[in-house]
Amino acid sequence: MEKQTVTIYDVAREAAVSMATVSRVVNGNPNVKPATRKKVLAVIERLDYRPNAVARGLASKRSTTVGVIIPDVTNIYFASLARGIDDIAMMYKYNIILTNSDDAGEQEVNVLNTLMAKQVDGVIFMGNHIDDKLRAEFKRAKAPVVLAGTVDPQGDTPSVNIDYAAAVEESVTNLIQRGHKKIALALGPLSQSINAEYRLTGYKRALNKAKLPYDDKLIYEAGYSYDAGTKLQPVIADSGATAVFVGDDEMAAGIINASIESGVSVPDDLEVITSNDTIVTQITRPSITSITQPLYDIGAVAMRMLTKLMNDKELDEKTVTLPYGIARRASTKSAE
Amino acid sequence: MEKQTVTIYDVAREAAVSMATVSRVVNGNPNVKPATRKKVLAVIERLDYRPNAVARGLASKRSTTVGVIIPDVTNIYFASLARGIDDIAMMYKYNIILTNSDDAGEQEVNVLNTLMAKQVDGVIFMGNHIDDKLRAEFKRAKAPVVLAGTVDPQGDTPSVNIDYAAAVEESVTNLIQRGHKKIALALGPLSQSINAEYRLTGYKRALNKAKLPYDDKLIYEAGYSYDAGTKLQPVIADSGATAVFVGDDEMAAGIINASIESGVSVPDDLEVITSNDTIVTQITRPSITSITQPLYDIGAVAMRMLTKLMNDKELDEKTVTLPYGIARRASTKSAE
DNA sequence: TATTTTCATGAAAGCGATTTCAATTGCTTT
DNA sequence: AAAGCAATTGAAATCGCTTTCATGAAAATA
Repeated sequence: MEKQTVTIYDVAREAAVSMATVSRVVNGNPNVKPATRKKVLAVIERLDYRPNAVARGLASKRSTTVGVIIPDVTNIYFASLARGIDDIAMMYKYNIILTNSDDAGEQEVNVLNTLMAKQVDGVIFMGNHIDDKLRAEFKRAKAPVVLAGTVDPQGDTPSVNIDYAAAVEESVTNLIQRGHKKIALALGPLSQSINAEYRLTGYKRALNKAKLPYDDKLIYEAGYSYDAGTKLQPVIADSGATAVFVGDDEMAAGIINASIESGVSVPDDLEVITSNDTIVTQITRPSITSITQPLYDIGAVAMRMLTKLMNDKELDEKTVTLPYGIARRASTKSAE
Repeated sequence: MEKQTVTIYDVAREAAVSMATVSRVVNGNPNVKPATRKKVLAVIERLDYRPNAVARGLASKRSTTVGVIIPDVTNIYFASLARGIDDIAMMYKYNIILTNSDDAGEQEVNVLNTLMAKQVDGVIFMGNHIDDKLRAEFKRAKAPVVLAGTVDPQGDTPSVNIDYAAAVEESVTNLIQRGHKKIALALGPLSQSINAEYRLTGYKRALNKAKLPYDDKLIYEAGYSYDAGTKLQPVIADSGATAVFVGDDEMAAGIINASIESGVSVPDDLEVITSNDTIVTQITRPSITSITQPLYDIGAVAMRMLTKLMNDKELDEKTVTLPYGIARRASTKSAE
């Protein structure tokens, strides 16, 4: 007992009009006499007709679907962007095909290709690193691509971000002003440009301005996880650093908990500032001072840009930089 | 300079074969002479032909896309399920259209309908409550639906869950065995059957077995959030409860932090057990004893079931119950 | 009233694949 | 060498909708 599907043809026949007319009323085309529209609408209602989006997509060459490439949905940072993306997409009647890439270059390219095969009207890409391969794929794709929370140092692709370098610079400068001389920097993989080219740059700029020496022994590369933080803590403690800027909230939580459990007081012996202002920063004790980012908005703005591109409109600015803030919590001392 | 798309027709012409043959080689149909296959493959390569999934979907009536309805991607619990779903989907060459429903009945119905319009081959639904309206929509949908981490007391729709009632019963029994007489229960909305019909039932069963009186003043209904927890804590403290079972990890974290800040020691004055074993349970101090659930697997198994249904196979069991565990951490005392 | 314009509508050609069915080809088997 | 079969292949219909173009009807202009 396969369920019978009602097609536009059935509606046309029942309403004694042509398919073209039915199509017009379904799509809100004004060139239909009110009486006709009403008649067609009644039949649609009666037959419970639902337009087939696939057929529509084939005929119109627009799928009203956008692809979203995300490293991992379970990562709260990216999930927050995804939420902003989906809300705006829904507002504009688009749906989201969401795929996890695990940040793996090869997978990212694959996924992008299957999305293009599905005829998505556009793509929002989130990831930690854009390499040449990917950049080339973006270029050959026939649908527009926008980066969300993702930096491309070459700036070829439209993107929405905060100024990571400035945020780190400001955070580290704060630490310096409170008298710290040895400030550690705990980041994710330096192969990712957000770390190597933005956060590190901000860090160096802060040191430079204060005429503090740069010591690469204070730069730590670890995973984006709680456990990575707990493992890293003794190393940081040994370095003699009295403050640390951390690139990931869970990592920061690990560092804090491990510090306290090993008798290192936070913030007295070690001040900690982290990057993403997730709920984690409020749950730890002490709570963690953090850069704040408008996560939802980064996604939302990226999606808005994409809708423009999908409608062949010009972008006001190709690279959007949203404002960041710094939420002071208990893992840092108050300014003097 | 619109990018020119290569169609199956172009390949057929260049390879001097029919579209049917090209279609066969693309789809791995064995009825093609090896030499022909090779020739076609070469042309495909040369022209960089990519089959149009929309056209394919229209012709074959299968979109190789499944819809996923999720309350909120930023909720780590559901996001974990989603990850399991996507991984298995990818394994079976399906893509995921992901939409947030905010647990709102009307929105859920809307979303389900747009998914059906997009001709998804199946749907995985996650939510906190299934009402009659939704149940009716599932029934009239022409694609199969599977519930993941979502209970339907009527059991009409295939689903994957743990035994929530048993898990709560076991947790509460543990508390009782350690001598607690007044055990609070902090849940999300009681309008949701997971709370009203499962967790509450488990709680009552534990009390019953121990011949402890049931007091509905010890049942608290709050939001699934950290702040809801901090607000709830003084109320629980006033009740005289010496232990609490909490339905959400962030809420539990809020209760714990607020307790400690108001001088209530955890676990000495208040033992806490929570439900979802997210990273939050490891970050708080004390860390939180929790029911453990195979979140990823719940999603993965649900997707596996869905693939069977989409291929008209019979399900071994319609209602799958995966095993849970209890991770003992510092918010409870050790057994005596 | 005759002539333009504007409106509403329908016919039919795609969109880019899959799939059925018939035709052809190439081997085997007598 | 003729007949029989299986393996390949192609022609053409179809999927359900959009969209162009032509046409007839109605309204506006002269």
